[in-house]
Amino acid sequence: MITLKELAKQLNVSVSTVSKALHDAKDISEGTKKRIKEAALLYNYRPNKTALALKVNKTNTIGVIIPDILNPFFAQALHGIEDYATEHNYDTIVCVSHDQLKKEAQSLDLLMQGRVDGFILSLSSESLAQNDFLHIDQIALNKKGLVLFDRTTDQVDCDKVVIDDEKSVYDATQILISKGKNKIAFVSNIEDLNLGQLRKKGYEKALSDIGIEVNHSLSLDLTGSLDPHGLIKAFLSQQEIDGVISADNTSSLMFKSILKSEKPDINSEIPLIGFSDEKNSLLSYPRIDYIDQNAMKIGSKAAELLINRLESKDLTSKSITFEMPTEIHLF
Amino acid sequence: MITLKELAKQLNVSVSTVSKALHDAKDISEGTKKRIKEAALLYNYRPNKTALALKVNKTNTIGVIIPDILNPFFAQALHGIEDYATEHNYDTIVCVSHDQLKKEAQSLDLLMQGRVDGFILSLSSESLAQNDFLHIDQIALNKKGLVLFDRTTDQVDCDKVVIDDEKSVYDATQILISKGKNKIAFVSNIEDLNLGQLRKKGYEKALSDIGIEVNHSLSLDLTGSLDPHGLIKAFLSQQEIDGVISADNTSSLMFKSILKSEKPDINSEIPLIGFSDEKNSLLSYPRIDYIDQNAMKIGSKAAELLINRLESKDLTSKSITFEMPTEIHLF
DNA sequence: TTGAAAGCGCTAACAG
DNA sequence: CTGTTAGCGCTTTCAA
Repeated sequence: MITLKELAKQLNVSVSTVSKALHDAKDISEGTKKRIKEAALLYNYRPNKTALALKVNKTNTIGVIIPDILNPFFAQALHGIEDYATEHNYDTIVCVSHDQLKKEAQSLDLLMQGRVDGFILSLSSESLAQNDFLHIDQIALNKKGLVLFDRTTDQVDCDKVVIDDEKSVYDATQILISKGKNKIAFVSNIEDLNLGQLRKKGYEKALSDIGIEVNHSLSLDLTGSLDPHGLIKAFLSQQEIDGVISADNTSSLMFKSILKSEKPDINSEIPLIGFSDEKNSLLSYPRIDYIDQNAMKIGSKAAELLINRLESKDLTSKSITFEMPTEIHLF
Repeated sequence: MITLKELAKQLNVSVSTVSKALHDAKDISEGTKKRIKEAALLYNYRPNKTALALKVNKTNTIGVIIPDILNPFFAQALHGIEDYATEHNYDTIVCVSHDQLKKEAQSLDLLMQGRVDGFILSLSSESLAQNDFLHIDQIALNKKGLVLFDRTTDQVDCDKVVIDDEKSVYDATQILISKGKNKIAFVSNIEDLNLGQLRKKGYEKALSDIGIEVNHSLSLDLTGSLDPHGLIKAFLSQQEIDGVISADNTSSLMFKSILKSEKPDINSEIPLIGFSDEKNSLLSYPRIDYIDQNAMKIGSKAAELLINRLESKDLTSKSITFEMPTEIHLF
């Protein structure tokens, strides 16, 4: 990788002349500009990003910290972030917190040291559970940008991208009710998360609003279970249900698959609506009706908010919370 | 973020003294060392990584380019890379090629500019299809490390991490044969990839080795189809089968789900073995028998190979190809 | 035992 | 129109 200096020597001009020529400064003659540009092309010159970052105190890199990359939601969100960032000439450094407060703080610390201009992050369940966000405050203290998405908290003031978890599920539940269902089960693999609670609340609210009493034994919690299949089978043998709302992709697919096996006769009369996405809903046949959170759009929106702040150098004006609309897909 | 200079001023010593004290140089008195270290702690001083990178010409960052992050295999591999790298004090910059040669080359170019010490990459299907690896050669020219994994090519000489695709499927097919199956179907969603072909070959070889004639109408190719469900249904209505080998996670889940719906009576007598992983195999009930490629281990192995090279500064000694053993999990 | 100075690759203010 | 110079934050000779 040739440097400015070497290029300058080759051409018998000064380093600054080369730099300016390549930046199309108006005080360089067309002739030299042309000469320099051609040489740069020939030698395949690329400005060294590290040097640039040091010089202008801008890395053009955003740090992304997510709890779990194996979760399709986060993988998709990351995809959205990556796309938008690349498009706008930013790199993305990714760290995974494994839902641990400590790892989250470490990653933050690691990236803080002149590596990134700002952060996009979704909080670990541990930080959320312990209500501990001191490490997050570091970000503002160091004048870095911050956007939270999906797993957020009121305790931190910054731009956010969220969905209306409660309402999404409320609407989905209403759809089942409108089909005459009144023994609707609720399955969840994320009861430990705030948004898992919100989703459950949406389900319960939809029921009570219409005058159906909430039957808690129709709620099935798979969170952290080592034998989710067993739990679901036991549930099906004990409960009579005529519809299902699921809080996440995993429980949607599992529940549907077991339902098909255990109750093949009535399976087709038991509609299920769960959180999922285009690709995952296709993994089950007939494909699963789903609430799409638009994970990719959430990611790119988060990147957009962050990059806007960074480019306008306005890290302090009033925070925005963007609520991404969800879509219910029925087949 | 306080700098060395500022810290030095606070303490009324020179910048170099602070630097040396923090590095425990032997020529600084214990007293000043202590004083300086305490101050550094107090002010929460962190060396600026960008400056360091520029100074020592080492970024401690590896660039990862994968074709698709929504594919669980790559998400897991990335996970493995990320874990190992973080553990060894390296950051990871991720780019997604979307299986396009152009994006792959762009990302490479982007990261080359002093951002990373080396690359871990899995080739885009386009590069593979066009047999075009000129952009990859850039890496060696710029004296950066390179490890290829999963989607590799003989055309590039570097460390690699692969699995024996053909043998894995061969073994899985043999298992079905040993159960007395002789009308075994082969489903694939990755026929466009070299390794998809290898997997198919493993299936066919196992059959012919045992003296079963390969029936091409038992091979179902879903690659790129807009209506995979339709294809599978049509297939099931036309073919009589007594076992299934699947080349990837998506087709495993889809096929099994449709089989259960369309042929509920014989479903349980038709074993399926497909590529998958612990988590995904659980999405179907009964859980799917699967070939585990150990994606996470592949990722961490790739990171290990790269970091070893980087740390030993030995980019040129003979290339290693590591073959990760696969495991067949039956339930 | 400590400090001054050079230099990594680059930009930009200022001088010529 | 072109060049000189300083400096981003750091490490590392070399000198004091």
